[in-house]
Amino acid sequence: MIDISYFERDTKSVARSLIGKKLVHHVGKMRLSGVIVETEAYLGTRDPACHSFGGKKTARNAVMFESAGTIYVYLIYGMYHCLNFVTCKEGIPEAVLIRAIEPLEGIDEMMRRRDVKDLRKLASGPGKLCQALGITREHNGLLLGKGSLTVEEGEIISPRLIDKSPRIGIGYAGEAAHWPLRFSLRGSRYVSR
DNA sequence: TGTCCGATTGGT
DNA sequence: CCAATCGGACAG
Repeated sequence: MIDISYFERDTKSVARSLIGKKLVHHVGKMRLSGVIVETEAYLGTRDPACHSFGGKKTARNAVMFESAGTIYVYLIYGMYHCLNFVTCKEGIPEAVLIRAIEPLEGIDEMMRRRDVKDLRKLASGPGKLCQALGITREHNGLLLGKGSLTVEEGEIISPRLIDKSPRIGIGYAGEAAHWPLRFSLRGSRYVSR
């Protein structure tokens, strides 16, 4: 597991540098994992797309105010889970959304959970990867590395291979919808849409 | 308590 | 293009 201090940095840097790291969920003796190939930064109180915009604190997003490395999972559209890692420090409600992984370990099990055989459809979206790995709100508020969910070092990725683009699905956020806060591994066939 | 809607997905 | 499906945000 990478050190928790890794997340005590500005959110954009964390989002960018998470590309290439391994996301691992330990289920019994099994490791379900993948290489992170797509992330998005959510910049807290000053970001209209962020759940904590304007300092808003509710039952759902309260976990965003916890310390760096805390896991923030919420349900969207009544069906899908979204996985985030809290960044900065306690009281600063910023986070990184994990949007896609390239399947690595436990692929058969992930295919069973998702009921798909195409590798490219297995975890190429925030809801898909949570279903594939078995991540739910039970993980909400836990600290990375303390429970079943961890992030490990992966291959070194050259910064030149990381693309920047606007975030997905936040058209309501006005000007912020154009901010280049989405990071993805250039050429990866496992990114969303 | 009642109404409205989404950091998505998969099928038409 | 559009429906699925429900917890949570917020108004009353």
